[in-house]
Amino acid sequence: MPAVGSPHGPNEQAWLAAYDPRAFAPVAVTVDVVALTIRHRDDTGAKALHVLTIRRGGMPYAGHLALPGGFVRAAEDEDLDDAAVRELAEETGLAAHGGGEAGQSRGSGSGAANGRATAARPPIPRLHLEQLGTYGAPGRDPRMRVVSVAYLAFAPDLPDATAGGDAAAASWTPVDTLDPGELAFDHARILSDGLERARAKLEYTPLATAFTGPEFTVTELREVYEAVWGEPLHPGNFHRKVLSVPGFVEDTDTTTARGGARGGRRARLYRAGGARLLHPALLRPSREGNQ
Amino acid sequence: MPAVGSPHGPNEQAWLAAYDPRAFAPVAVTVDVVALTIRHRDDTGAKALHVLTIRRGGMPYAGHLALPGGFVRAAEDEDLDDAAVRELAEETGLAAHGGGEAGQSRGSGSGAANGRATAARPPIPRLHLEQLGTYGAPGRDPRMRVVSVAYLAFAPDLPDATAGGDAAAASWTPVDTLDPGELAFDHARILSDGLERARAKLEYTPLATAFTGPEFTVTELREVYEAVWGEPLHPGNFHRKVLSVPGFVEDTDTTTARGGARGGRRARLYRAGGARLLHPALLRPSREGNQ
DNA sequence: GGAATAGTGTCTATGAGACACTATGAT
DNA sequence: ATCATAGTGTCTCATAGACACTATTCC
Repeated sequence: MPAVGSPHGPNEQAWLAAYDPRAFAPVAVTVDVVALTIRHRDDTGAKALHVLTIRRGGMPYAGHLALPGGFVRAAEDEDLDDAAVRELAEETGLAAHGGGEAGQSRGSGSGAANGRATAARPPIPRLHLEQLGTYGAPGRDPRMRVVSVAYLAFAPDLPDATAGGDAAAASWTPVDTLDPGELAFDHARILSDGLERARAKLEYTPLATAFTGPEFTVTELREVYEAVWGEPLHPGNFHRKVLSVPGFVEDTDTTTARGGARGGRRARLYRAGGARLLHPALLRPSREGNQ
Repeated sequence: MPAVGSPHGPNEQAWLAAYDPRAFAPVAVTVDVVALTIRHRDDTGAKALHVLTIRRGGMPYAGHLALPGGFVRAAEDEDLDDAAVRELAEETGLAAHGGGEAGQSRGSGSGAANGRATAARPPIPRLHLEQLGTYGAPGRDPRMRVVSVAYLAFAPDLPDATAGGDAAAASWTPVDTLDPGELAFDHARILSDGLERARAKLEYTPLATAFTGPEFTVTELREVYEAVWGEPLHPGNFHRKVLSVPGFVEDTDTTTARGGARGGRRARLYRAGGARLLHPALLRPSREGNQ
């Protein structure tokens, strides 16, 4: 962050009073989190993209699903990123150690920089978090004016969510079986924006590795792409492509302990490389013609 | 926007009171706008990317430059997008008709959809506006907790900005001669994020046409890219490339009235085509290696 | 005519994708 | 042996960029 001149002038009292509380209407600021992970479906067992949802108990939208979220603790000088991590930790029941986190701590930027906010740090290990957008249409919450800063989170397969202090039933829902009409407030729109962002980011960033363990096979990486994009990829071409992008993955010189359950060669293990941008990108198939 | 079930339950009074004002600390919500345009430099006359800035009169940061912005009029149920347009109109002195605007009116989404919010509509014709990100670090404004939703605006060459009601001196500043240290608050960071977003969006969207008039030559379009990316492009290859991307530009079957001032062929005129995404994209040169 | 600007032809290198093939391991 | 999974070879087509060239217009 660039240096900025001192904000303090000679007559401190004069400008400290410059914001007359009557000059603006205060609003409530919340964070909502679109938390995505890859896990096995409960029914078929196939790997699929899941989103963390909570079942609302109270009005409004009682009984509807919603994204985890809550008020920013402004009185405690909580940063927006920190609030997102806290909500996520509370909702998943994952170690609510109130640690600071999320990359470019101060700015709460748009996340375009992909600042590897992730790293390895409890409460939630290997979490990638980035700001998605802010939703503040009047009337989006019938109770009062609420401006919500939405976050997008990627995590490797997490344990089953257990309701935290909010006593709401949190669970992982496959995104492709989720009826948008079941979501409260404007959360269907937020989820839709989050999914599109996730799909796009897999193309030009190594973010797929945020969904895997620290070491992974090319096949596991492909399964991430297939789950997020929702379409099968050619294994052979994918393999060669991934290895050809500089800095995407790094060989560990080890292999899996055994081949597939029903036979098959052992797979080489890789870890995430140093690249923050994929060059050339892995473009989604489909969407041929212009849109 | 997907249909959402009715928020209203049987006992309306009960949940309308559910948000106890003591349960959260209200914060001030503002919008800041990174308004970009291409215009001729005052000194050399060359085309360059300019950003709209205001010179701050009062404390804090008196005398510093800042991005135009101000409070969201929450008491009047003003949407975030509307607030951005209003601030921009006020600051540029451009027809402060308080019109509603900005694409996906309600949602205030992240703008990734590139909803052609632009179109032709006063107050500011051919304006493209999208949300950039939200900046809410505690302490970013020394007076109080302020969460600022930043917007990115692209417009064709606008008239000289005249200070609006805020009595601040608004002016267009070339981005490459702007000292980041001169900017107030965290506006250097916001500007930097906005510039990166603009540069990236030129690659895969037809947004460059938002900087031109309704009809333009391929050379004018190239000058937009050169100004935003800050590097020269090969005229011949750029020409062929632009015409080869389906839906980018559309031939008007007319040409400029005359060739260049010192000779030269007349250029064919184009208008923006229907594509919202460029396929294949126009990738920036430079940045060879990864990272 | 000469210079400037618009626009095209052509060659090369690279990457994406189709498809067939080899390599290794579980049963 | 047979099947499943990992990984490679090779061909074709599309595209990016270098470079040279033609076309048109102003002076």
